[in-house]
Amino acid sequence: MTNMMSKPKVTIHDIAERLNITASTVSRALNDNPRISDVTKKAVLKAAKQLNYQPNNIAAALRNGKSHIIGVIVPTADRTFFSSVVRGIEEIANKLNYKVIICQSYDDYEKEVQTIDALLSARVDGIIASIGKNTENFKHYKRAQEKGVPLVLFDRTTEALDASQIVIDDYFGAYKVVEHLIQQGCTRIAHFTSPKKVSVFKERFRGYTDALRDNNIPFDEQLVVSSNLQLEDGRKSMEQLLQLKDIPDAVFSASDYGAMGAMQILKERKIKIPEEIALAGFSNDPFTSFTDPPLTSVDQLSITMGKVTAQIFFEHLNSAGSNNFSQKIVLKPEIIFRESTLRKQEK
Amino acid sequence: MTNMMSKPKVTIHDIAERLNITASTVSRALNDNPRISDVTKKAVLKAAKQLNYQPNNIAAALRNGKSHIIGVIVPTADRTFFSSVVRGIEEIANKLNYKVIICQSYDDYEKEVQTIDALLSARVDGIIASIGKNTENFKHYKRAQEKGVPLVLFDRTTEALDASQIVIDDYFGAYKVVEHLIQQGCTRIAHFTSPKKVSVFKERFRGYTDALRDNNIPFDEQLVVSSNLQLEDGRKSMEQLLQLKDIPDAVFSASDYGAMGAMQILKERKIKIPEEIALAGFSNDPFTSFTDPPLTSVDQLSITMGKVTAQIFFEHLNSAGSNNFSQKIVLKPEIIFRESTLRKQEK
DNA sequence: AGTGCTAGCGTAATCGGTTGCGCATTAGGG
DNA sequence: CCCTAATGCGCAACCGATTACGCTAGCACT
Repeated sequence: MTNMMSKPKVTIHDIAERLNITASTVSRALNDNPRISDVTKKAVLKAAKQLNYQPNNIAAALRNGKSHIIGVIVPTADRTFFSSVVRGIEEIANKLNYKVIICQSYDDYEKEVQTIDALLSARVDGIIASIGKNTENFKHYKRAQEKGVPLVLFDRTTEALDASQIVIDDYFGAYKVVEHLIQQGCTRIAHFTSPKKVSVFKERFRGYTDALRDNNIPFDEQLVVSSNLQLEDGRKSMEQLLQLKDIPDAVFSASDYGAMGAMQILKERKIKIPEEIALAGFSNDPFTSFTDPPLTSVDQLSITMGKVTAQIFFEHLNSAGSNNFSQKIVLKPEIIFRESTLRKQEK
Repeated sequence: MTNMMSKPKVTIHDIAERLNITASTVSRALNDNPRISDVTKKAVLKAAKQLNYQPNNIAAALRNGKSHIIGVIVPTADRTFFSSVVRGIEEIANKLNYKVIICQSYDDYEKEVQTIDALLSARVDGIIASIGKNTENFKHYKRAQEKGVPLVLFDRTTEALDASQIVIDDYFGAYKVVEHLIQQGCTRIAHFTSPKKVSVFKERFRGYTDALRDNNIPFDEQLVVSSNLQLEDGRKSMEQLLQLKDIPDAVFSASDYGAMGAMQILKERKIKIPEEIALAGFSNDPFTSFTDPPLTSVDQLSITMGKVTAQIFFEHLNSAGSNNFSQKIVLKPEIIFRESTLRKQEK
């Protein structure tokens, strides 16, 4: 119950006054400048502690133009994949004494533009972003780059920007899943995809078609259903497939939620998984291991992606000015085989 | 590629120079000060656009001591509950033109202390936190309060601090779940709890025992299993219960993961859920709706909690100085009834 | 003694806005 | 026509830390 409204506002000047030196000496002492004697340094540290001094990063940031804050933009933070990537980024950033501002675009273009603006005004030292689904114009990102703010993209990236990007090999993941389904004896494999222009879905689709082709399985347009890939979409898409004369014997969904929707329909119709229809998703969301049967999926190595992204980002940050070319890093995803696709007895 | 290293650094002085006015006028014009004529305001806005001016919040923050940034500390951002709360907070904060710095303590006391320090140095306008599991000393939070930085706690709170807190009624949630189990005909109801000193588990335990007592069901110590409540713990706890002479006919786990572990064991043993043993969890993690059978759980209204927390926080922020008492807000959780406990036919 | 170094610290400008105060100019009122 | 009151904007201090530059004292060396 002491008076909480006390705001001491202790500055380096207060420390200086108390020690009969100047603020510049205090500043140097606090920054461990070699030109300051150890005696003085210790006195400063001691006085700082006594006065309960709290450095003001804002003043420092204004002076040297570095805020030591980096902005991270994700479509949404409450999806496991993104929050795990953020976790990876934070881990690296914190080690380097940087703080992270997390912003969500909610896949809304306007919000994304505003966010970039807010980050630039906040004078972040750089931006790490995963582009919103509906974003097709990248001027706001370019504006940031023109102002000298490093930009690194992950997962949802674009070739329209000259920025380093870290993605997983969606093509590879999809190809391997479909190949696996074929090995399990499936021959009519459906695919849930998204009409969005986001490259990840195009890549997964390409992996799907290539795996079919390489295994001499004809591509059937009827087996490809396009939607927003949420749970409800998965349900509808599955129902649509079940109305075909010749129903599929496997479904590879480009999202776990889509696969989950399909699973619900199949179970309601008492269709056996994987015996009658095998099911695979993409992302390895935590829930996939808890479904019945557990869902085969593609793990995106989210934490690793976060760490790698942060590393690349700081490389750019530290080599600002020197010839620093954009690079594209592709991580190989890992297929998690679970019962929803295991027709043959293992071992 | 054009030269990316150009950093124009346009300031209000540049705008002022171009219009033959002073920086103060530009500043006022940009802030829509009534003492500036519309003609001048429009000219300033136009020039600002032409010069591609980007306001520097750091300078403004230094001058008026408000950074318009609030710090949020959570144990971990990749758990659905916390990331949803953060989402709620962000929604409100962004509307009020505040940005949010998210920090994770990883339930590590040292990290928590450092984080508070970093946030104070970053001169955040306030802090919203959920306390780490291992934190038993709250000096760091008190330090923040003493410096006049508003503090609001949610979910993992403490009475040791004079701060507003937003929690859910764990007692109520647990009581209602157990009551529901009894209504479904269960008479030997087991409980998974945690030995941690976190109050939420104690409250859930209290709700459990009270519901039993109020329904004249004897409390049996053997039916209470204490663990860390993760998936593996749930499995072990369930196995332990199944070795009793008189096995339970229901399990109420204080966490969803614990319940999921139990479900796995029951399914492996071909024990029917809910007919032989009913199962309920706590938190309503997204996966609970995808299990088979879907798991009854207690929804913690995470997004609501985030919004309410933010509202309370901003109330404190805006009434800084005036007599502003700490309040404790208790949200009623919502029981989500699913098939894992529904023995009787509904309708 | 004179010269050159270096260690150790001070001076003052600077980062980019913000704002209390003050000064003109014009409008309005008597 | 004089006086008061707005209106519109400039002046300059200020927020707190950083840093280029410079000054002084002390020591070594010739």
